[in-house]
Amino acid sequence: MTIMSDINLGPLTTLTGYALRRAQVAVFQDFHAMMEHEDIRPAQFSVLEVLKHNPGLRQTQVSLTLGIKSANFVPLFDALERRNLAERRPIEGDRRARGLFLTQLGLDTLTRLEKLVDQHEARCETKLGPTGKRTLLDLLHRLTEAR
Amino acid sequence: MTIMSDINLGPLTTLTGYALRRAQVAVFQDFHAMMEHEDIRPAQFSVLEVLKHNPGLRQTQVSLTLGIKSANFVPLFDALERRNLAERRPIEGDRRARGLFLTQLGLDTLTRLEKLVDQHEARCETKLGPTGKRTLLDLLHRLTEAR
DNA sequence: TATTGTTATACTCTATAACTATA
DNA sequence: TATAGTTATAGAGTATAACAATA
Repeated sequence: MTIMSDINLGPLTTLTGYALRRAQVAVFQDFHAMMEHEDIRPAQFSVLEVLKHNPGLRQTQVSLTLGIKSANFVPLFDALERRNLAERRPIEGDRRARGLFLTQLGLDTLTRLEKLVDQHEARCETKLGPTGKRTLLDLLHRLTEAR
Repeated sequence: MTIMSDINLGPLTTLTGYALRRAQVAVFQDFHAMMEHEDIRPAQFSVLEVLKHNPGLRQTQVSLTLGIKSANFVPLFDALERRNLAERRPIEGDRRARGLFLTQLGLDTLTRLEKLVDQHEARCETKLGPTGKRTLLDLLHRLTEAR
């Protein structure tokens, strides 16, 4: 039980990157707590969602979209395939590439995951207030977009 | 040269955690590019700032404040000490604990780093607009604070 | 020659358990 | 018994280079 000490953070208090990191860690901890017994990580969830909404994409397209290096995407997707949540299928006309799809189990699982994520997201919205989340997303997009 | 494809991100488009992660990565990349030839990482910078504003803190206090596990703090601080940027000193009255301080070189270095960080932060502010940054910090704090 | 996917590998970050020396 | 710091270690996450198969 530590007394809340008045430690001076100096310029960190107004440093965008520092605030971003702390908030991201906090939000991801909540996500992780929610997904723990489903054993799904944020990156895996994002891949499943992309495949649900864009079945048949190539690995390069998915990994580029999500900012995952193709070399790192391979073991990530291998794990999903091993669990029979998603699969690689041959593509007509290009025997180098593979199309990525959810399996039926993957789709069913994702439906269950989305309910959990909705609860997780609701907790964020509670903290941010009704208009706060919209504002936050807008500001974050400005930081993410190149230029 | 890839054509910008219209890939559907589904619920990720309004997922706070996803937007947070992408923004944090973008901001940290800019920080890293700025600090590359100084060879200082975000966590190291934050430790140096805390020591500058709170000389003599114990390791536990610093690591707890910054959300770094004490076991991971040791090699982090070892590196700073090896480079003669900071040092551990004995504490009167408790021979288990050590007080942490910047060296003169550490203080001089930090002064130089702060100028770089100011430029980095200015780029963030440009993207966020004058009131945007203040709003963003407020919203991020709401996510970070427990409750 | 260029592209898709892959392997191997290394480095950072983070997490846990167990230890020491002191209190 | 509890605390401050430390060690060892394992697991993620991320980065680069090089390769095979195919275009």
